[in-house]
Amino acid sequence: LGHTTIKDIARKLKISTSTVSRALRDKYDVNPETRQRVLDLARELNYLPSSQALGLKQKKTLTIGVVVPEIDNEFFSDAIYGIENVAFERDYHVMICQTRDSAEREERIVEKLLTARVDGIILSISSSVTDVKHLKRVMEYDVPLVLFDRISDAIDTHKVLNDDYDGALKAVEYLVKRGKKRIAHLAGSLNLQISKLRLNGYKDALKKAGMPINQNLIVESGFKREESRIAAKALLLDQKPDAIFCASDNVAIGAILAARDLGISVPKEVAIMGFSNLSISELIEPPLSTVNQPAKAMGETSAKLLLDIIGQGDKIFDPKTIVLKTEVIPREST
Amino acid sequence: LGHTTIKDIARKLKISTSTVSRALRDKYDVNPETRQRVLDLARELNYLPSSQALGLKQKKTLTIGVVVPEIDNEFFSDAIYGIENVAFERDYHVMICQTRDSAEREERIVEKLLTARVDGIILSISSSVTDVKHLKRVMEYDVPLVLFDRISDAIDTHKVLNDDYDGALKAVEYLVKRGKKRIAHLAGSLNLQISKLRLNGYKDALKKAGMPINQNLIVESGFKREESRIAAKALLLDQKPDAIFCASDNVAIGAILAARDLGISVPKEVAIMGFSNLSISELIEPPLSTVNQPAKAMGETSAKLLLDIIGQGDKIFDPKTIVLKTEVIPREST
DNA sequence: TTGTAAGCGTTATCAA
DNA sequence: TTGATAACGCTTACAA
Repeated sequence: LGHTTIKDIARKLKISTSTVSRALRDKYDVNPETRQRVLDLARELNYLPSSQALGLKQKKTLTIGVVVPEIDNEFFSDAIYGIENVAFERDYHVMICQTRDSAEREERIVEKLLTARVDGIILSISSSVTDVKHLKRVMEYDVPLVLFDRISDAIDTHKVLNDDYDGALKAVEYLVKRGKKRIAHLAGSLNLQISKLRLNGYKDALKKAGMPINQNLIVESGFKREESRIAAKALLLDQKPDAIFCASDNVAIGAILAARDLGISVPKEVAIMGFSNLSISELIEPPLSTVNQPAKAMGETSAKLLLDIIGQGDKIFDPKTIVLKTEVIPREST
Repeated sequence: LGHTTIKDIARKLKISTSTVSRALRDKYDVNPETRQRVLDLARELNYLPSSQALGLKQKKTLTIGVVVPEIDNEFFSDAIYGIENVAFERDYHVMICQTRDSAEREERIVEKLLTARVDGIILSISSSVTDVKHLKRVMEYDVPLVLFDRISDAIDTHKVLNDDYDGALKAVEYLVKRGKKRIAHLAGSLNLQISKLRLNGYKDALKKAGMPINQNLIVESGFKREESRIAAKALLLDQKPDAIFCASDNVAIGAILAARDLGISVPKEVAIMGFSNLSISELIEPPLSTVNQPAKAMGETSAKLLLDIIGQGDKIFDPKTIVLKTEVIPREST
């Protein structure tokens, strides 16, 4: 019953716990016979070491925390996929946590991870977060922190990003080239860095094309599907755009649903383009053009960066920002 | 630098660690002044207790492990949502783990959770698992285990289920009523209990309707989208079914994609119905009928059951099986 | 009200 | 090659 300990093994074998420990770790000089007896009994008793005791002793947990707004989201689950691949290789365990875009939960989760003494944290900031004191706290503890995608310039740590500005620029240029005249923008949450950059890309693309920037065509929609659906519905009714550039996959889905609600055909009457990973766009007829984000690569890059920092121990690193390329994927058949 | 401990506080305040501990836990008699000084310093030093030390001492981690085949899946992420709600309320932390349907990963993860000394585990078995010895191990350790949805009859523990048989029966009856004559079944992985039950429901519905059971119309497709797409393509070409009942959401999506690949219109030429949570079906035009699973409720039920068992301590429970109702949601406009 | 000391499971240092 | 022992951070009898 309960968990077998090294002590149980020592007692039954009438040897000391240190010998058992040594035999189990297969690293020190131990009489081969003794080792075998220990190994056999350990197997028989279903021995599993306690990572708590180990962590306590060695000040390492071989665990990293990953904090994302939501796991049921193509972009983040791809990123997690990438993170897990790298971690798995290096024998690190990944604790996946979702904040559901709540600042309160994000704080609670970060605290929990700190309490669990994870060796490092990879995090994408919730859109409702306005104060990053919980992240500064992580840094005060000297727990390596890598932010990805949804970052903040209020904190000076390692970051892994898309070229958001450039992606948005190219997306809107693409729409312009297809002859769109009233290109709207559903901007997500503008307290996020990525949203601001994407908005800037949108604006600059219009400027370059000599088109006016119409504030009525720019709407801060939030990142949730239903929020965006409502925002998009109002936008479509009031402004009759012939294209909408959306700040994320879910925003784009919200916009598609809104168009359907109103009987407006996509992309014939209104083109919808998202900053996105929409493999889901495959399910939509006809498929949409998107700006694809290298989600998996972002995850891998973040994890490698974090684990390298952890591996280096106390050596101090200058915060590093890595920018990954996005790519416009045209999908219209016409 | 690093983490502040109770010792640091004690040293600076020139008091004993026990007093600090007592002050922090706000439970024993401590001089209010002393307590205040401790609290203040703790805040100043950013003190956070070590859950490792705590867990070691009290043999409790206030953490449960949740193991699912994939997190990027409407059904499982809804279930996780339900689990988190219940856990959050009771101040439990949830470690989310995905196996990606790999038996090897499932074993590794379970071992990791045991090693982390989680207080209990909620798990949905990967479709590639054939041997449940890792689950028996969990039970040997007296770590409470609740299986949900993808269960196995090879292990006698607590279980939370859909009425899979009944749901399948009703789904196929619905298709029969709509005049379908060649109803096929994409069965997922038949080494899973749920798949067998759904297959039985399918067969019995046909029998009741006096329709023949044609083995060529039953295909073990696996649970992945792309696997199912390939299986469905072959099925559609060879057998020309006028309806397909699918064992899950992703199987249904695979079937839809296959139909599109072949230029077969859904649901006009072939109706596709999934055992599912497809809120995604909202995105598909026209929307599909489904058998809806109460995913969130399954999560909540599993978590409540598990936490109740944990709460009861050593008291021994008879393994309990809870069955939740599914529901056919007709969505065809015609 | 506070301090001392033992113990949770493990490893590392030092002696034997 | 093995065994005592201390230590990791924390709680809790027990003693003061």
